[in-house]
Amino acid sequence: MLRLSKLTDYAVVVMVRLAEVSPGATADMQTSPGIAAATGVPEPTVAKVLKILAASGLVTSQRGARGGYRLARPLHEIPVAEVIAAVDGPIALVACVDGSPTECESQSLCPVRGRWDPVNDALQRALGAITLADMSDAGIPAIFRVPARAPIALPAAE
Amino acid sequence: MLRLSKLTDYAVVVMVRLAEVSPGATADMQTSPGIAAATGVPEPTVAKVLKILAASGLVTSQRGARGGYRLARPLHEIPVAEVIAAVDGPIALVACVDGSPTECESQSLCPVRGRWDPVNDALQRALGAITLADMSDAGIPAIFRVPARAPIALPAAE
DNA sequence: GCAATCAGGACCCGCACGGTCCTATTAATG
DNA sequence: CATTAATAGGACCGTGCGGGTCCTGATTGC
Repeated sequence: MLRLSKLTDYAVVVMVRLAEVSPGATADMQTSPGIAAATGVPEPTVAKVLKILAASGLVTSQRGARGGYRLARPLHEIPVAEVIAAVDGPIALVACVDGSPTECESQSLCPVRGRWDPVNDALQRALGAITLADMSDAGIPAIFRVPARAPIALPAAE
Repeated sequence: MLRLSKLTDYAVVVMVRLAEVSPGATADMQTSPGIAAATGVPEPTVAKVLKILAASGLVTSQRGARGGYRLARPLHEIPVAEVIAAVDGPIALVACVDGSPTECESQSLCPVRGRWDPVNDALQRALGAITLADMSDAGIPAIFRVPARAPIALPAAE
């Protein structure tokens, strides 16, 4: 697989959206329903992602009325590795890595003990070198830029 | 979580084991039960992994009595990316990548379309640069080198 | 012919992800 | 002060998929 979870995907979508603050907005805060409407992601899922990101410090939150979320740092200072680590947990390719909750039950037999470390390190560096800004201006043809509304948001279409 | 499956882990173990006995020999075949006994991995699982690797061309097989498996190429010519791709499928971080079986149901709303491509490419390059030989001599302290059996119980337990 | 071994499935189980919802807490507003 | 709007932090359950086992054939050496 090596396929990360959809939550991480949504997290990137939400954070990029968070950076695309509406020009005329009074405050740069955005609410969960607003982001959900803008991105097309279901509102409960957006709320869940935002809560996770807020717990990890990637976004700051403001409770109460007129509250919302805001990016803690600009996009170009947020490597995608941090988002992945926040949502999907630490980047660990195998269960036998240091700090993993599920240790090898038979360590004496495990011939891969520590073997994946260089691979994990290489992945960490590769993912740490790419920021959300790199993903943001990755040549999105603006056809997919949803105009901050969700008119065709499949309202229980099927 | 970005944690690849155990099957891939086992595949690396099995292939490294396959190289430890027949570094360049052409006739030194190893059977599934033999590798299972040497690595401590359950025999059916070893057989499954070997079959997958054989189907991908990473190992060659010999059917019939006195048959077995053999590495198709030396370790230093096998990037770990190939093993991952053989066992876990193509390296694709999100469902929205090109060639993925599950396409975005709402492409017009998906703001990440193509965004993960540079990330996937970076990962592909990082994993393609590391071979099984790099993982093999990654400084394994030889304590974990199982002597083709599994009698000991690692006295120096933590 | 017999035995050993791989090939290619089918099959079941458990777990983690996904998605939703509920309640408490906080803060602005009238 | 009451109300409302919004986040915080859970619990909850369904589902899909990986993990693991096993069975039946096909092939080859003895």
